[in-house]
Amino acid sequence: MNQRVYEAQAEYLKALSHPTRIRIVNYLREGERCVCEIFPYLGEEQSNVSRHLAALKRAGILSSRKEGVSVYYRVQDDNVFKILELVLSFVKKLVKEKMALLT
Amino acid sequence: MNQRVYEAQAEYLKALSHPTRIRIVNYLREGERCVCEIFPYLGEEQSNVSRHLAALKRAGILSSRKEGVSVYYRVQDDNVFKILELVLSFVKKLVKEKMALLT
DNA sequence: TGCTTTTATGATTAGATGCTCATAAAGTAT
DNA sequence: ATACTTTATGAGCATCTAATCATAAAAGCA
Repeated sequence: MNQRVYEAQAEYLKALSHPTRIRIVNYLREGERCVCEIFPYLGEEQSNVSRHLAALKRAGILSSRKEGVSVYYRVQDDNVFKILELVLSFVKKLVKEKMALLT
Repeated sequence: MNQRVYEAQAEYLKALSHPTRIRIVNYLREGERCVCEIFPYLGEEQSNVSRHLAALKRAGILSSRKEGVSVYYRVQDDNVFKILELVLSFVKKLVKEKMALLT
């Protein structure tokens, strides 16, 4: 496979690899939300959240639409949920294995 | 969901989010390989590859066994292949969409 | 028009990451 | 014991990332 493909995969994964950005994607599971809803939910600074949203959009994970002064973000492709679920199951498995080592 | 879970997911994704590390995982698809096979295949410096392997092992994605002076690495959990396939299909879709915009 | 709300972005800073070179550590062979 | 092979790691460095504060830009409201 091509080096460009690996780079594109890495970029996508990088965009997802931050707790706040994962929380954003999960929050948008039920539908679009404007920034003014997202950042209080996360309990993070508005400017910080805006940058995280921009990163997810740049990667193609989110898209946005403007309505008046508000900007609504939504998940662009449902693949991301499958990916996060697989990662979640892996992480849970790791925890179980660590627990097992303690017994 | 718990903040710790998001952090664990992020760590896992971070470990995967580098072209060289993705190439390593793909290379190990067919079975274990020692470092002395992996780094020439990648065309990267031995010390560099060793660090990437350590990162993947730390995340629980790879495991290793020592045989004489050699260290053999292998993929610890097949979930990683599913994840990379989903990411690949997403990336391919993005490219198609970009192509479509040019016509 | 002037004020307020909503979002994005410039500047700064602290810390993390990735690469390279050199070398250490461990095992094997002569 | 010495030399060689294989892997890991310390040091140094350049670059990237994330967070914060301040502020700009755009839209709506009084």
